[in-house]
Amino acid sequence: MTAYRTDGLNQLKKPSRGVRAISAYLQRAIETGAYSEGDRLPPERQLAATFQAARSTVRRALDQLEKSGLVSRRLGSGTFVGATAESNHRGVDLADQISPLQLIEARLAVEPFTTRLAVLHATRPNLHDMEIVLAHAEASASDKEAFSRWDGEFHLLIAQASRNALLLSVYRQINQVRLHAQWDAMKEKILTPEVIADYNQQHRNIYTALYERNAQLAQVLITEHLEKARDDLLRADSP
Amino acid sequence: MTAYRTDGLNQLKKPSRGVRAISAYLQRAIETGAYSEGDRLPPERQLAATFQAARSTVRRALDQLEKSGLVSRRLGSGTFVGATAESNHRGVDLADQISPLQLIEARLAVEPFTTRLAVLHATRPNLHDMEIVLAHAEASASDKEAFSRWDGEFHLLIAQASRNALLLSVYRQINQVRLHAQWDAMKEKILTPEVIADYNQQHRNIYTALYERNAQLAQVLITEHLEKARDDLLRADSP
DNA sequence: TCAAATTGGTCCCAAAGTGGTCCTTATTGC
DNA sequence: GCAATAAGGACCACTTTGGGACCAATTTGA
Repeated sequence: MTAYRTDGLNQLKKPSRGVRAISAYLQRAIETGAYSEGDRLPPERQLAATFQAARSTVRRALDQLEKSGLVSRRLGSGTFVGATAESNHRGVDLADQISPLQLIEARLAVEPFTTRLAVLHATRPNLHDMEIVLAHAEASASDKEAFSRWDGEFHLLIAQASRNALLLSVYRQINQVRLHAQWDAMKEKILTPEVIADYNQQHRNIYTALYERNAQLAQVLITEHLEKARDDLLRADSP
Repeated sequence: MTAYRTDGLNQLKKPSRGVRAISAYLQRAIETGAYSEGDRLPPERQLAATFQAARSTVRRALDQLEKSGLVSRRLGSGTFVGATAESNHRGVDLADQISPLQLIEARLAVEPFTTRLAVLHATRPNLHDMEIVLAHAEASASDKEAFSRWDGEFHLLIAQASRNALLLSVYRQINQVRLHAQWDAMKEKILTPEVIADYNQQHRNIYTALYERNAQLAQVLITEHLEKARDDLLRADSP
C-alpha cells in the first residue's frame, strides 16, 4: 500500500485553513469513504501543502482525529485510518457480521424519523450544503464509487440537520458498517446507471420536501427510498 | 480557523447601527440558523466594519448576547454560538451533551421499527425472557431504581429479539447514554407510582402484541409508549 | 547489508489574530 | 446646552498559526 489516495481530497469541497477546518474536513473525508479502513493518509508535509497550512497546524488537526480514535499514527511510517485496535476492531468485527440487508433494515429504522426531525430543524446552511452535495451526486451518475460517497454524504447531512447529536452518532455508527461491509461488493452489482438515476431523483425529491418543510412527505419519501434500496439489494442477491 | 461565514450576514436585511439594532440582528441571525451551535462569529473588528459601527458598539451588543447566554467568548480565540465553551472542545463525553428529550427522540426513531422486526424474529426463549423481566418490573412498582433497570432490560430484550446485530449495537449505544445522562436526575421526578403502573401496563401490552405476532400493533404500542415517556418528560420539565 | 530518503515526534520562537480594558473625542437626542 | 450614546484609537493578554531545526523510527533502494 504505497500509493497515496491524493485524489480523495479533491472530491469534496475546497479545503480551508485552520485546525478546526482541517480536522473537520479530514473527518468527513474518512466518514464518507474517501479514505477507508487501514488506508494511509498523505504525509503531514503533503497535507500541509494541500491545505496551504503549516505542518504544525496540520499536526494539531491530526491530534484531534487521533484523540477521537479516527486515525492512528506510526512513527516513521505514516498516519492510518482507524486501527487503534480496540475502538476499531469492535467496529470491524461487527461489520463482518452484518449482512447488507440488516444494514438497510437499520437505516430503515433510523432514517425516517431522523429525516422528520431534519425537516423541523434544518437551517439554511444545512439545505445549502445538501444542494451542493446533490449536484455532485447527480454529476457522478456514471461513477459508482463517487456516487456512493456523495450518497453517504447526503444522508449524513440529513442526520446532521436533525440537530440531535445522539442520532448523528448513531448514524455514524451505521455508516461505518456501510463503508466496511460486503456492501462494497454489492455496490458494483447494484449501482447501474439506471439505479443511480433513480436514487438521484429520490434524493432530489427528499431535498425538496425538506426545503418546503413538509415533514410527513419527507418521511414517506425517505422510507420509499430505503425500501427501494432494499428491494434492489434483494433482487441482486437472488435474481 | 480562518474561514468565516460572512455569507450568513447577507441573508438578512441591511443592518442598522446602534447597540440594540446590532444585538437584535445577530440574535436573529443565530436563531434563523445563519450561524449554528459551536460556530465562530466573525471577529469583533470585522463585525464593526460590516455594521459600519465602532468596535466598542459591537462589543456592547455582544455583551448583551453573552449575558443572555446566546454566545460565549474566549479570549484570544473568538466568539462562539452556544452557552459554554466546553461544547466546542472535542473529547467531551457524548452523554453529557444529550438532553433527555434528545434521548427520547432517538429512541422514538429506533425502537418502533426494531420492535416490528422483533415481532417477526422473536423466538420462544426471547419471549420467555421478556416475561420474566416484565414480572420483575411489575414487582418493582415502588422502587424507581429497580424499575428503571428492568425497564431498560425489557427494551434491550426487544432489540435483541430483532435479530439485527447492528440495531442491537445501536440500541446499546443509546442505552449507554441513558445510563449516564442527567436522566438519573429526571428519573426521580418522573417515576411516580402512577407513571410506573402506566409503563408496566404498556409493557405488558407490547409483550402481548409480540406474543401474538401482531407487528403493526406492536409498533403502534411502542410508539405510544415512548410518546407518553416524552410527554411525561416535558411535563416534568415545565409543569 | 547498509546508506539515503521518507515520515512522524518534539521543541522553539515569531507573527498574526482576537477579545479585554481604558481613554478621549464626536454625534445624537432631549 | 446637557447628558447619553457612539466612534475611534491605543494598548494589553491570550490564542492560534506559521515556519524552521533537529531527532527517531521506518521504509526504500542500490
